[in-house]
Parts: sequence; structure tokens; C-alpha cells
Amino acid sequence: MTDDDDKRKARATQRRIERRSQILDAARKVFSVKGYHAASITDILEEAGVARGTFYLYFPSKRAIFEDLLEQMFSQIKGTVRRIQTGAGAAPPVEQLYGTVSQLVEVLEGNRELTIILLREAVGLDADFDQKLNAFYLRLATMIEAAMHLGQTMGLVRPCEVSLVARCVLGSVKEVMLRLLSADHPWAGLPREKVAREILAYNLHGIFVGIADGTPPSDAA
Amino acid sequence: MTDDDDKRKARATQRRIERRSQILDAARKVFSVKGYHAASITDILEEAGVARGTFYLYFPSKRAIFEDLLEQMFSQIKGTVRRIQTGAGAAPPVEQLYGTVSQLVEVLEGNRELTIILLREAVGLDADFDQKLNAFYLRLATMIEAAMHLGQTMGLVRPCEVSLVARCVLGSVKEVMLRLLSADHPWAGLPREKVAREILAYNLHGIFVGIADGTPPSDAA
Amino acid sequence: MTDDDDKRKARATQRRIERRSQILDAARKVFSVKGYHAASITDILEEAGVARGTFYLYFPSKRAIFEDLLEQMFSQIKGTVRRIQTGAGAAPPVEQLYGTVSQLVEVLEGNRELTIILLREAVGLDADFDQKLNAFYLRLATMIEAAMHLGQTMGLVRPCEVSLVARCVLGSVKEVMLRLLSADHPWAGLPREKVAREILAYNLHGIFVGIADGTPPSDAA
Amino acid sequence: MTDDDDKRKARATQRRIERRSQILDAARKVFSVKGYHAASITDILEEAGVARGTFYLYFPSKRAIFEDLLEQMFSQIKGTVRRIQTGAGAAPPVEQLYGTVSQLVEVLEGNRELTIILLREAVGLDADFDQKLNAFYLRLATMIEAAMHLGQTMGLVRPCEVSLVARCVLGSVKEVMLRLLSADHPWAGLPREKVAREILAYNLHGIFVGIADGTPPSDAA
DNA sequence: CATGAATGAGTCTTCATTCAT
DNA sequence: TATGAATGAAGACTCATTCAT
Repeated sequence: MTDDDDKRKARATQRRIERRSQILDAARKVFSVKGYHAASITDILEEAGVARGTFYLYFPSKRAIFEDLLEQMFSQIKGTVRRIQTGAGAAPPVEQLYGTVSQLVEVLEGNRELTIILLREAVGLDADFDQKLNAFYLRLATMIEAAMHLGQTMGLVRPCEVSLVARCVLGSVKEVMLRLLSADHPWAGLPREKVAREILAYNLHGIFVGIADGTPPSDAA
Repeated sequence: MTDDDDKRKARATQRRIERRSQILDAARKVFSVKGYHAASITDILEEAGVARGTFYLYFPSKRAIFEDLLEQMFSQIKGTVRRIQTGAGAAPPVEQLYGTVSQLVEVLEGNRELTIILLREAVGLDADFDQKLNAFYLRLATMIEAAMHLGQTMGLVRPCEVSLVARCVLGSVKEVMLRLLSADHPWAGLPREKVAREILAYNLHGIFVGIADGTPPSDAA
Repeated sequence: MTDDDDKRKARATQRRIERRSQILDAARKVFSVKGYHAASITDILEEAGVARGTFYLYFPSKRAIFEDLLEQMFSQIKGTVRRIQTGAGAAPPVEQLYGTVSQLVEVLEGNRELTIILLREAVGLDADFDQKLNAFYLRLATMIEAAMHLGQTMGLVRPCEVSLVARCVLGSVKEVMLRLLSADHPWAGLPREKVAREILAYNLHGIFVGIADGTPPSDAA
Repeated sequence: MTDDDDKRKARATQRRIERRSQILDAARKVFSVKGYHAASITDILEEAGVARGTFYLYFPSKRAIFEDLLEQMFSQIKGTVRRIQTGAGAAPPVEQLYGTVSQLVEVLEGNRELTIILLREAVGLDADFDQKLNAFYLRLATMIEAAMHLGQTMGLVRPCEVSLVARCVLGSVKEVMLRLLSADHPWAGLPREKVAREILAYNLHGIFVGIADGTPPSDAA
């Protein structure tokens, strides 16, 4: 009996999770196409093939599901961007950076809809919401700053107003990724690696002390 | 009589223009504080001290006035960003660039409200609207591309995927300016020139073939 | 010009007041028939022949208009129930009481719908609301108590737990009035005066020290 | 086998009854605190510790369970209010009345929650429902009328519009009991007997022919 | 019998836009 | 030209009830 119950409970939980995903997926799609404001609960309902009440069974409000989506993105990006290792057997910093950028591009491309939401719906919902986004970007900027400071102590990064330049770095990545993921970008054919290398080259030669010979870093490494 | 009529007409036209400005100013303020969606016609009305019907006498819709505001911004920025001169007596390209960036920062700072609107309310109204914004940024990107191509033929700019890198440049400027103009940025004290120089240095060393010696370009020039 | 403006403004204000009344009347009717919960804004709209938005132009919420209606009732009743005068030339207390009761019945009958609302919708909206109603009835009860205390010092009212008996008085009036105003009461034909006299007789002989000889007080007076 | 079946059936029936009570108790509690409208099925479910579907296994609707609760109250009150006995060995009518009132107060106090529901949620659900309540109160009023008519033939009750005065009596009891049972009434300390005596005294001296000497009837008897 | 996920009709409220004065 | 009252489409959310497991 207990076994049966357990099984049933497990199946129920499973279904709950699936339903949630189903709605979440629909919302992701709708939000990425229409944007937060233009998207109505009804749109999501239709996309998900679910009744009104069901939605509210899984999410307390339109805003809540949107935040959920953003949280997803946050955590995925957080998982991607890693600190530079400086230990003995660590790979050269540039290599590591390339790895991070490359992965980042991959993750963002793999989450096209979420990324578009994150990058587009940059702001404008309400103060509370903006703050969350700002906090997120601040976290990213801070990570970049930290890496730059480290680079400076290693003599790899030129002296500069780090907090400002870190934002430059962030901005360049944001802009490129948004275009890359938008419906009809001009670099449709570019492979991820190429994109990653270009971004890295652009940024490195802005924060890197050394001879810029026009060769992308992957070759240099 | 005709004279009188003319005078009257002129005065009337004058008043029309003033009224328009009055409403436009109010809208700019409201939009920059609340964002497009959160701002209501009523907010604008109250800020402008104008009646409901009057608003619709000057603008056909909420969206229209918002577009108007954006157009203002477009033209101001267009006026700032100039093509690099290559003629005989022309100043060194880097100098020219510095001038452009410096002016740009100044203009954007001088139009804090509009700039914030432009940078934040990036997208999300509707497809039509997004296209306008995309078109605007595309225009900017294209100008940067043109400059880069020129630079490449002059041997000043390293070979790269120009259309992509141009977006990097654009993104870095957008991000920095948004932070700079936001309520409480961390570089509160930085003078415009310093900001301009940092941005330029960051970007130049990313698109510039040459020895990156860590010296800001203004010194180099 | 100013004259014209004044006139126009006056007319506008007049119309505003009328519109308000129009909606208020409709709401009164609907609430008295359906009760607060069963009545929908739509019902009121249809009854008033007014558009949805118009309603919210005059009242911030369904609850607000209901409270308004109640306030109306409060003030009307307040205006009716007067303190007993004990001065030299004052009419005999019983006479005064009869006057008050008689007027009260008249007022309540004249505001059939409001009264029904007040008496029926006794409670159950929310804590806040209940409190308002309780406070109102408490005020009435307190007035009755005061009159009774006075009567006691004058030797007219028998000793008793005044606060409790005051509620008895209040309750008897409430119940009778509710029935009287309800659609199909059994005393349909009874004239106001008769009703007033009966209520008074009933109550007087409960709080009156003296010989109850079965004669209605109006005769006794 | 049949025995076993019977036993099983009996046990099952027993369980059914218990479950029903369990839900009924929860509903009583919830309704008396929140009132009919504010109380949700979910509230009852949580209070009862029962699943949604289970509820509808025992009651067809929210309204139905509410009616059930009211029926309970009806029958309890019906059991309390007895006809006055006029036989040879019967106790004096006043004594009997005192007994009835006293018992009534006791029953109502013992069913605090139900009573509050009955007295507060007086009306306002829908026409059908109101009618049930009206019918109930009508029944009570009719019983009082009958007693009064009897009293009149016995020369104990003064001539009056019996149907109206009966409502006065009913109203006075309702009002006092509602206050008495409400959270913070002013007579918190009053013992039941005192309350019963006061109510009776108030009412008797309104419907009783005789010398009102200010003494509570219990003393008089 | 019991469960609780799913349903969808119905509610209140907002706000851009229109139009008579 | 200016006003502001009126409009009504559209949106988010609730909750009693059903039904597959």
C-alpha cells in the first residue's frame, strides 16, 4: 500500500513538474516574442494549452512567472562565468577567458528566448523589478572587475578606471548577443567560436597590455 | 487685413509650437521617470497642466508622442556623430574620434531624460516600434562600421569581423552611458573628459593596430 | 467672458452632481434588491445606463459607493433621532419620544431601499466594514441608553441593565422596520402612525415605570 | 458473509457520518468567523483537513453545507421554544416563559458559532436563501403570536397589533443575543439568568397587562 | 472512498481615446 | 482652441465545481 502510495505520489509530483515546465515554456516563448507588457496571460494560456485557473495554480501572478524565467537565466549565466584560476597548473588566463566567453555564447544561444527576454526587457517594469536586473548586471560587472584587478596585479591588464571599463566589456557582450539572437541578424552564419573569438579579441585588446598584432587570441595562445 | 491675418496666424502658430513643447517636455520628464508603460496620459497631463482633449489636439496618441521624443534624440545624436575626415589638413583620426566621443558624452549627459528613455525603453512596445529602434541603432552601427572600414584601409584598424565589432563598440557606449546617467552610478565624480577618454581608450585598443602601452590615447595623440 | 465661464462651470458642476446621483440611485436600487455581494458593477451600470469607465469616474470602487450609500443613511437617521428635552417649556417626554419614533418610521419608509440595505446587509463584508456598522448601531444604542438614564433620574424608567435593554429597544425597531419595508409584509395596510404608536407602546411599557393599562401612549398623553 | 457485510456496512456508515461531522464542524467554525461570502471552500478544507474532492462527496455545494448548518440551528431552536401550557397543573405562564427564554439563551450561547451565523448572515445570499431565513423567523414570530393570543384570551396580554409586536419581541431577542455572542460585548460578565430575566422583563412589561413595579418577573413569580 | 489537479465563467478595475460644449 | 466627462475594450485574477486516478 505504502509502495503504491509512494509511486502515485511520485508520479503526481512528476506531473506537477511537467505541467510547470509546460507553462514556463509557453511563457518563455510568449515573453520573448511580445515582451512583458504586450504578453497577456491569455497568450500564455493559449500557447500552453492550459486553462486560466491552471496557470494560477502554478504561478501566483504574471510577474511571478516572469521573475521565475529571469531567475532561470541568472543561474545559468552564473554557472557559466567562472573565476580565472591562477594556480600553478592553471591554463593561461587568456585561454581561460576564451573558454568562458565561448561557453557563455553557447549558453546564451542555447537559451535564445530567455536571453532575449533578459537583454531586451532590460528595464521598465517597476522600480522593484529594475533593481533585480540592475543587481544582476552589477554582479556580472563586479566579476569582470575582479578579473581585471587580478589581471592588473599580474601585469596583464593596463591601468584604467576598472569599474567603468568593466561596464564597457559587459555592454559589448550584451549588445552583440542581443543582435546575434534577434530574428534576422547580419552574422547569421558565424559559428559560435568565431563570435567568441571576435568578442574576446575586441575586449582583450582593450584591457590587455601587450602588442596588438591583429591576430585573434586563439592563434596567439 | 491680410497683414493682421498674417500676424494673427503667426502668433497662433507660435502658440501652437509652445503648447507642443510644453506637452513634450512634460512627457519627456514623465517617461524618463516612469518608463513608457507605467506612464499614463494622465501623468503627462498633470505634469503639463493641460487638459485631456488638448493633448490629443497635438498628438494623436501616447505612442506618437513617445516616438516624437525618440526622434528628437535620434537627430541630436546624428548631429553629433560625424564622419572621420581624411583630407590633407584634417586632424589625426584619433583626435577626431576623441572629439566625437567627447561630444557624444556631452550631448547624452545634456539630455539625461531622453537618453535614459532611449537606452532603457530599448524595446518591448510592439514589433513596429522595435523596428524603429533597431533601425536607429543599425544606423549608428553602420556609421561605426564605415569608420572602421576606413580605418582598415588606412592600416589603423586591425582586421576583424567589422559588423560584429561595430556592435561591440556601440554596446560598450550604451552600457556606460546608461549607468552614467542612472540615479546613483559609481563614477559620480568622473568628469566627462575622463569618461570619454576611457571609453575611447577601451575601444581603440580593441580596433586599433598598434602598441598598446597602457597610455590613454589623449596622451598618445 | 468670465460670466460665460462661470455659467459653464456651474452647469458642469451641476451635471456632475446629477450623474453622481444617477449612479448612486442605480446602486441603491441594485444593492437593496440583490445585496452587496450578489450585486455586480455591471448590474449597477445597466441600471444606471452608464458606461463602465463612467462609474469609476465617480466612485473608486464598488465598496466605496456602498459605503457612500450607508453614510447617506447614517446621516439621515442621525438627523431624525433627537435628544429628549427636559427644559421648562418642553413637551412631555413621552410626546417627544412619539415624535421621534414617528419621524424615524417616516424617514425609514421614505428611504426604503437604503434602509433595507442598512438593515439586511448587517454584516459580513469584511472586518473593517463590520466595524463601521457596529459603530453606527453602537451610537444609536448609546443614544437610547442616554435617554434611559435620563428617564431613570426622572423616575420614569424602571431600574434595569440599561445597556442591555437599550439593545432590546434597538432590536425591536430594526426587526419591525425590516419586515415593514420588505416586499410582502403582513402589515401592508398599517399607517405609519399606528406602527409608531405600537412600537412606542411596546417599548415604553418595557422601560416605563407606571401602570400599564393597555392604552396606547398617544391616548395617555 | 451477510453478517460481515452488515458489519462492514455499519462501520462504513459510521465513518461517513463522522466525516460529515468533521466537515460540518470545520464549516461552522469558518463561516462564523469569516461569514458566508468571505469563507472559501479552501478555508473549510484546511480547517477540516480534508481534500477538495472529499468535500463534494458529502455536500453538493458551498451553499448546501451552509443551509445544513442553518437547519441544525433551526431544529435546535425549535426544540427550545415550547408552547405555553394552560392545563390545570401547569406552572404559571410567566414562569413558563422565563423557562423558555432562559433555555433559549442557554442554547444560543452553547452554539455560539451557529447562532452568530444565523443572526449575522441574516440575508443577502440570494432570493431563495432569504426566503428560507424569512420562513424560519416567520415560524418563530408565529409562535410568539400564538402565545400572545393565548395571553390575550387569558387577560394577561394587553390588546395590540399582535403580529407587529411579536416581531418586536423577536427583534429584541435577536439583537441582544448577537451582541452577547459577539467578540467583545459590554455585558461580558452577566450570567445567563440575569440576561434572560432582563429580556423577559423588558418584553413582559411590553405585552403584559398589569402593574409594572420595576421588579424582574422572577421575583414577581 | 479519497484525492487534488484542472477548469473557466465571472469579477473588479484601468486607461487610451473620443466628442459635445 | 481648450476642456474634461464619457466610453468600452482589455487585462489580471478568484474560486466553486468537476473528474481522472
